[in-house]
Amino acid sequence: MKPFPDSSRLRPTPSIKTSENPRDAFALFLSGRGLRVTSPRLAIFDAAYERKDHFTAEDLLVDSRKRDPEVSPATVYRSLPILVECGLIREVDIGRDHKYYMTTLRQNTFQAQLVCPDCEKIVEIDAPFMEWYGKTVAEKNGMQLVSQRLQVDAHCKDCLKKHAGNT
Amino acid sequence: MKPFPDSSRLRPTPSIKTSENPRDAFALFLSGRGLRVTSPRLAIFDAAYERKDHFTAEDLLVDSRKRDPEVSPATVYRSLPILVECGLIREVDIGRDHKYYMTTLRQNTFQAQLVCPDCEKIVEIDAPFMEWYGKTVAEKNGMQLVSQRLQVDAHCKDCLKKHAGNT
DNA sequence: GTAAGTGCAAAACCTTTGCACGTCG
DNA sequence: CGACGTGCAAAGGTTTTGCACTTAC
Repeated sequence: MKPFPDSSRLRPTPSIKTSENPRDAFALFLSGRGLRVTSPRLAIFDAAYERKDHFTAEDLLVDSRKRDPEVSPATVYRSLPILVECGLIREVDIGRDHKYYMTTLRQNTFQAQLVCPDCEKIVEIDAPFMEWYGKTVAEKNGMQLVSQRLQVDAHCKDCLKKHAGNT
Repeated sequence: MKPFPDSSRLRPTPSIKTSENPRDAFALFLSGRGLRVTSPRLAIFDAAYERKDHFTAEDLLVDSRKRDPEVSPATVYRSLPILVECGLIREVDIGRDHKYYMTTLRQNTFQAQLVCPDCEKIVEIDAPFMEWYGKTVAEKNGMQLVSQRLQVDAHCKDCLKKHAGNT
């Protein structure tokens, strides 16, 4: 293991964890697993964390290539599960052809997705009650909660304007 | 239009609609649309309504062929949207490779899906509050509600037993 | 040096579509 | 007859995988 930078001596080594710096967290996660910290992986990570909104594997490929033109689709698809597993990105499946992803920065409560079926725009909204809901429902059925998903499909303002006269 | 059976004379002709007999409702829907009531379509309908649980397009194909061996995948895939549109079956997308469907018999409140990620078993559960939820959330964002989806993934009893010793 | 990672291209997978034939009205 | 419906087979589009080469450690 590498020694921490000087600043680390100021406090009693705060066991970096996931919080500090996502990029370091990723590198740590990798090496902790015996996985290698490679250029494509970092390019993909950086591309993902540059994104503030939802992105697809394809989006990620394009952006990764701005940093490392050699990155291939295969590597992107192989990296996504790793990023999801270490909790740095989240998969957002809205039931369309391709899956979406987004970074997990600043998300403490459960999020539902508001999706426009026309333009496929996704808005994340807090749905705190879901924390209770899923657990309760699962237990009531003798099951063990894994994850949940709450999606509301609704035409967005813009698309309502454009198609005003369709109904 | 066919005359009602004798019993219908007991009451003032109850305007068949979707309720009476699903098969007739389907036929009526078709002809009302200028679509034809064909043998494959009825075979597919019957196969669907024979099912008491969730089924895939593939399931439906197999079952349809028991009634009409000539039915092709293409026709199944072309019929499913029709059955969904006339409200006789419902699409249940649990985010897996293939979509599930089920008949809409006796479903008055919104249903959520309890899905076992291991065996892919689906349990439908009432979630009445969702009627309010989606509308509220959509309106709050100036959007027009189309549909909703609430899914809880949880290991079922059986799979918990089988994999007891995986965590 | 060795195991893991990568790019390439082909495969996989469910679903859709083009086309010529069949059939219902 | 004329439009709608059907089966067949090929196409579609995202994600996965096999393989030989490259790289991190």
